[in-house]
Amino acid sequence: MSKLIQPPKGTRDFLPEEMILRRKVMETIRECFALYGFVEIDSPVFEYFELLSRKCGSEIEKEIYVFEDKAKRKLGLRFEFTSPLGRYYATNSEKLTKPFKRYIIGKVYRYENTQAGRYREFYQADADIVGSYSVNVENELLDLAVFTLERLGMGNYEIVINNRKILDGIINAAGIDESKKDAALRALDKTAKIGEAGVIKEFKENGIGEENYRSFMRLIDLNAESEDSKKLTALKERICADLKDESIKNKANEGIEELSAIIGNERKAETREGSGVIKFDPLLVRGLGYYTGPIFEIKSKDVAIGSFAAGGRYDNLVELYGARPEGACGISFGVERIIDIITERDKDILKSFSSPVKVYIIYLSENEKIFALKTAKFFRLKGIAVELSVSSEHNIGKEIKYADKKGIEYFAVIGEREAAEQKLTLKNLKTRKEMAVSAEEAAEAIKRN
RNA sequence: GUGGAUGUAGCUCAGCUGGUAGAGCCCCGGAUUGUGACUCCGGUGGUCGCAGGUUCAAAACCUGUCAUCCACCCCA
Repeated sequence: MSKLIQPPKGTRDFLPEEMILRRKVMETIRECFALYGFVEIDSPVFEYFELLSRKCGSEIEKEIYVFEDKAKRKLGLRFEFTSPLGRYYATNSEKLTKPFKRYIIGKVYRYENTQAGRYREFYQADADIVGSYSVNVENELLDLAVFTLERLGMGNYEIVINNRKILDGIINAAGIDESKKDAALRALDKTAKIGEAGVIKEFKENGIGEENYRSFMRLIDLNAESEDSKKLTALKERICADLKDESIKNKANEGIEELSAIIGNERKAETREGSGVIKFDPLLVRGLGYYTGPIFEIKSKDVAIGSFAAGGRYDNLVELYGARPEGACGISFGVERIIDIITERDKDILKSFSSPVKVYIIYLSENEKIFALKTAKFFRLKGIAVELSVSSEHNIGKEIKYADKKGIEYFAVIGEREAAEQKLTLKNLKTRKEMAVSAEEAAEAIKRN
């Protein structure tokens, strides 16, 4: 295919049949968000570059699409919804009722190399609550996540949680310098991928000793068989023993309390159906620079595509944009990945959707045209989607093929005979049966089906 | 940004050690002028991703480039 008729790298065209699934997924997410009391907002696709790049971390900053407008303003396309939310909240703070629960579904942009499940233009669906420091927010968001994923039919997945406050505590207890924290966390996050030796190597490259790694791992070496609540208790005892700095110790304990509350809530709530299980993972880090408390990621166990939803607490981020400091926490669903997982799990799903058009109407000569137009309008007023033939050939054979190919179930013919009796020949293309009925009767038959 | 694989018709792919392209499906027309899924007949469609180079001759070999996929990096 020549370059000019290909969509730009990392972007895609969607066929009508693909759009049915995409719309369904997004509508389901929208409904679930609304059922949990979130209200929809919108904000610009581009913002000032400086605003987007604030506190997002250098890796992400490289991925921002930057451009200048004609007045030389430096702008960037949003790469997620959290910093735009900070700006939005600061701008509209006085008009918003707090805690502010909002959702947004829209396109975001990242200049990065493409791969399966990784695009340069993609949809995210974001639910956030600004204005509360309570761990109830995390519980509500995770409950919302499970509810939504069940409705979407996501199969088996796993929710992994950790807490930045705990990580900070362990880092400190392991004797890792504050300035090297980020490098250490990044390496530790990769443990499952690169193994112990790999992490130690990265530690050394960043001037962190192997003994620091060993003590970090000793601290989180928890009985794999025990329940998460017991792991957290054990971790708490160790941190209390090892941490000398009171404020760091308090923070870490706070983090442990928060996770205990989240896990305790999960065990009490009966909304969890078992396919989605919350698991504590002390090695979960998450890249974005603004997280301050609990963090979480959701991964499919059926399809290897990375995490398809993630989020966490980012207290006081809104302060960066000039609002009063507020607690805030949010979750983001990767719509493309969710769709990829659904289609991977059910490869024929696109074929299973029936056409939104219920009846295809043709007339056989110009004499019946007005009657056909009136009939079409009649159906439409009844809420039945109709496609009226635009062909001037009036060839029944061709038209049936067309309607059948488009998956339209009913085919209505209006010819001389029908017009004379003010009726139509209604044919069910699946059962191949046809009958002569009035428009009224036809509408009833279609609605009944 | 780094490394690897791939790129031939709308789709899935074949094309040998270089001799200027083929199948199946799809699409279109007809057999069948008020009735589609099967069948039969016929037909459209490709500067072989793009640009250079080597050669009498390149889809094939070389270089560059673009895109897709995979692995890093990072992430939804």
